[in-house]
Amino acid sequence: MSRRVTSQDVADLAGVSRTTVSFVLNDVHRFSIRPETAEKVRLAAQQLGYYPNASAKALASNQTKNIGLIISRAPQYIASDPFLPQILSGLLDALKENSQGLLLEWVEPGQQLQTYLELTRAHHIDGMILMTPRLDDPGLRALEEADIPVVLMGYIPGSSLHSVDVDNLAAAETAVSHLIKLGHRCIACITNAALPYTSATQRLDGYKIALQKAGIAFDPALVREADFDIRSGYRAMKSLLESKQKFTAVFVASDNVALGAYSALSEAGLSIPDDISIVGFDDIPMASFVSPTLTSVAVSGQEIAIESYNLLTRLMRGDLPESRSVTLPTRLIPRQSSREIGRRGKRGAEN
Amino acid sequence: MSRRVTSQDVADLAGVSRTTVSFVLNDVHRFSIRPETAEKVRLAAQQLGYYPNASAKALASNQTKNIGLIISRAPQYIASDPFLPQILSGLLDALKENSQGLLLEWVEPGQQLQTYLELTRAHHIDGMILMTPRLDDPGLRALEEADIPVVLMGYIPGSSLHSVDVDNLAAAETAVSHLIKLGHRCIACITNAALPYTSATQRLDGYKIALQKAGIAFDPALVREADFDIRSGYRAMKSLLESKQKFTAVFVASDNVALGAYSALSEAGLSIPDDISIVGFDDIPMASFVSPTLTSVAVSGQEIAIESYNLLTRLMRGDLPESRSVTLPTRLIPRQSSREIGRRGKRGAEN
DNA sequence: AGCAACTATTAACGCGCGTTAGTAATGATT
DNA sequence: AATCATTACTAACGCGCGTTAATAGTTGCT
Repeated sequence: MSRRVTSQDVADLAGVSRTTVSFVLNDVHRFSIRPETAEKVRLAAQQLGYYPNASAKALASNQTKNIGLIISRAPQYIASDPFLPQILSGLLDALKENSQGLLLEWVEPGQQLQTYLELTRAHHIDGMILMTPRLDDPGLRALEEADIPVVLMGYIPGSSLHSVDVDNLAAAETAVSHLIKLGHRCIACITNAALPYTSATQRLDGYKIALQKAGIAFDPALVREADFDIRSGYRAMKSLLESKQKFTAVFVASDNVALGAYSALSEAGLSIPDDISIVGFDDIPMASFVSPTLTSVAVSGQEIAIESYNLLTRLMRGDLPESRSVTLPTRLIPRQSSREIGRRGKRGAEN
Repeated sequence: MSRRVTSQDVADLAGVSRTTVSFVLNDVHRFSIRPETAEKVRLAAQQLGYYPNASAKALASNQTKNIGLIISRAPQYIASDPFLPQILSGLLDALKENSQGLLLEWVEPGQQLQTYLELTRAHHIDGMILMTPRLDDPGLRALEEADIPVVLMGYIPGSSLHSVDVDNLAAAETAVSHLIKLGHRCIACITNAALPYTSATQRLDGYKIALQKAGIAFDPALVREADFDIRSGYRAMKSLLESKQKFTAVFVASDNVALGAYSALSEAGLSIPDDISIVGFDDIPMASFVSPTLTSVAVSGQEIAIESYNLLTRLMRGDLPESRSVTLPTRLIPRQSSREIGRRGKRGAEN
């Protein structure tokens, strides 16, 4: 149990003061240090295997070098989320460059305020990214006034917080229009999540607008709510089928949920796209590997993560961006699961 | 920009000393405090919205209240990992009870030593869990000597570090035996990852042993290596098909990879399980929702996470468990993707 | 020589908290 | 009455580091 190596040890070995060590290792150029001295210090540090204590550094500098990713969902809802790894992938990649750490947290509905206060006031993190925020999150107000940089992954109307998101409404509209162009008129919709999640509401709105523009009446009986995971997609589709409503296509606002819908359709002996066309959302990796391959709206989780991080770092540096929100592009990727109405054929033949 | 609230403020308002505040808020019973005094302190703290500064607390107590989850993989390899969310889900759930934080890190091969040293010496975390460790990780030795609790998610032969894992070898053997019992003799294998990952090696070994016990010669030409993601499964299966080797079943040591294999088979016009039987590994949520549903070895990511965390907390408390490693059960779940050889029938008919 | 203007370095303070050693006040025991 | 134990609290130090204000050392200029 060897004693911990402190900057004093480095100073002693190098024959300088602790201050000099700090200046050298932190590249403080304001006070000039002779190159040979700096070299001596660096050598001593390396020789001793010196790593500055994170807590002490954080305390003295008032910077933890950690950012927080807060997920507004209970753990059981993230267990089967194929989108989260993409976010993490992008974030971890970006963080490494600045040698920052990522603190992962989740908040349960009802505890948001408490959690945010704890996180910001206790200063565990220098900035935070809020994933899938909820419209009814009472803690957001507190964050607006907290003196810590915050970026929302997802848009909250009326909030003064900065945000990064795709244009969910337009993307959903494009997806549904795609189905309409293929001749479909009876189009059901399964949301990606409960409606307090803005992305769910926006995508549903996009669906409605597309219908409206095509002069199709919106029918609430054709809408089901899912909640992130596959099982909920399975249930939603089953419920649609059992309702005896007629429809020839379904817009499912999440690929993961869509794959649950696949399962329900297959179980019912219905063929995609011969009987039912499906359009998903997110373009998760699996979308191009299931059978039939899933038409989807491509959203890059990595890109959202990187963009969020960039925005956050700018906020942390103090230079306010001109715009409050960054909107990322989406792209509809037609695949086998959506097809002209009435047309039948060997699946995948057109690839 | 209101000044930060410190414990001194609380002390002043309550009319006691800072020490007393500390005793009350940290439930230090060694020095008894009169109940009324304690109540005064708690009230003052609440009134001021006092949250103890995490860095200062960490520095003084030598405990960060954070544990680290280290992933031995580059970000692009985690982007499509459906198993990671399960681990995170379990871990986050367990952590909340002890109000600890989760610091997520990844290490790139070649940087392990450096990263581990930084993480432990700089004392960012109180303990660490190492996910998917590699056999050839040169940093593990250093961790054995570091005075920080470490738990490996996955077994490394010869390491003195504690570990939590499923019995990969036995599980793989069971999976392959299942195929053999169904009459298959020519069974290919696609690994879940590169062989330096022990889970990959062990599962491959299980495959070999099952063959051996059945008196089937091992043929290296029937083995392909994948690396976590779907695409690699697609490639591996494609390579198998193009090799013109004959086989009637494939053991794929990862569900995610197996779904890539599904795609390649479907593209080649082959039917599962009529032409080829498939057994996967992990039983990710999607396994029971794809078509045909995927026979798999059930491994609970949540359980692994929770067990790892329990082990870690015990190590952090200082009471060494009797055994160095915890082995979790697995269970083969037969589904539609594996079927008696030669038998043909309508897919899913037996459900 | 004398003064200013740098350059290189350090002493010393503060960040906010945990904790030990010690004090004052009260009650119990001889 | 004197001693001791117990209760209820506090003064003061240390955790390891960043940083400011001050100090010695050097060079340039008149």
